[in-house]
Amino acid sequence: MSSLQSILTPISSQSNDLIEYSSGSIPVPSKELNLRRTVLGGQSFRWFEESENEFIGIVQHFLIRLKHNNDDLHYVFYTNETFSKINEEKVDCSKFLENYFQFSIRISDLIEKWSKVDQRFQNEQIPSGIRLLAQEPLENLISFICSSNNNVQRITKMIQLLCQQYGTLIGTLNNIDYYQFPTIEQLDRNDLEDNLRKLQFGYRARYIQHAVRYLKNETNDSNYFDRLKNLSVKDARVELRKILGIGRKVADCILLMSLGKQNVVPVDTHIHSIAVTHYGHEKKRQLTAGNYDDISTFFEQLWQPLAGWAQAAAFSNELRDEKTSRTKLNKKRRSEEKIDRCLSVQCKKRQRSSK
DNA sequence: CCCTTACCTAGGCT
DNA sequence: AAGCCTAGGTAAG
Repeated sequence: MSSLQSILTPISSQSNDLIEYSSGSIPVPSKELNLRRTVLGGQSFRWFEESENEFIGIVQHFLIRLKHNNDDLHYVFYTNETFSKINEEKVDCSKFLENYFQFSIRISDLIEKWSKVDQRFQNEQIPSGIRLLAQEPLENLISFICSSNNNVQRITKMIQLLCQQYGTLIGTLNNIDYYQFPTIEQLDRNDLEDNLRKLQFGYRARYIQHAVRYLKNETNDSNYFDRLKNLSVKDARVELRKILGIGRKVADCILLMSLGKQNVVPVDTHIHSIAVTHYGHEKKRQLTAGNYDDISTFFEQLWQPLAGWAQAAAFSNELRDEKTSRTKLNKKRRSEEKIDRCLSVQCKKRQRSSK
């Protein structure tokens, strides 16, 4: 029995063909990783806190459980038999996490640099350990189309529904089904928009349908996202903004979080207000294009060359914690019932059409 | 360029 | 209790 088995809570049930793929631990000093804020802070919407300080998330075809204590990041990877048969070569899960969390970048070095030019990084006014995750571009793009006029909780729910509806099942753990993020092909359906509207995506349903169509056509020639990675930030941003529903801010999030442009500073309402209250920017009623550019450029130059990492830390500090009230839980339940009805209708439809 | 307005939805507040 | 506001914005005029 490995040591992490005793550290992570035992699994009550496994079913389907879910298998434990790999487990181990990586030495990570606590200053280098604030796991909760990194995975739940609104970068990715695929992580959940399953118990105190224990997190479970889906990355590509892996279900990953993580716990960080005593300067060690303990992990267990799960996947299904189908995947492990298809890919004979064993994935090095430590390397996988090192890549996902970008551990080659040392936050303490960054904070030392930022502190010299920015007082707010001294005295821990901005917390240490917020890392930028290296995410999958498609998932990142769709997720941030969903983020407009929205909150982390609802975005998480929407992405979960999207994966349930269109993604491939990885397996079941503790009676919960986990799905991969769908591929373009899985999303490319005529009724995508209608269906997403039923799932309460609102006006974002149209944007997603459009984005899928666009990417389907774009990726025919070569790999669209790889092409963007090799463009300059400016050019890649222009490309991304051709997609309906992707404006400057969402484009910048994608550039930063999944296309490796780590000096980009997305300016949202929080960063905007930080710029006004702490860095002497003029207060404007709303974020205009010119204003956005001023603020973004200001921070890029102040925090370079990894300004996006500083932004992630500063942003995380502004997000307020969730409170759970009774009314909130009731509303949540009603909403879930509504979605359940919708799902069961679709389930019946599928059964009929498969006969 | 800047400014408005509409857009879906859920949760919190009054 | 119904109505307003906001939540990591964007498009269209």
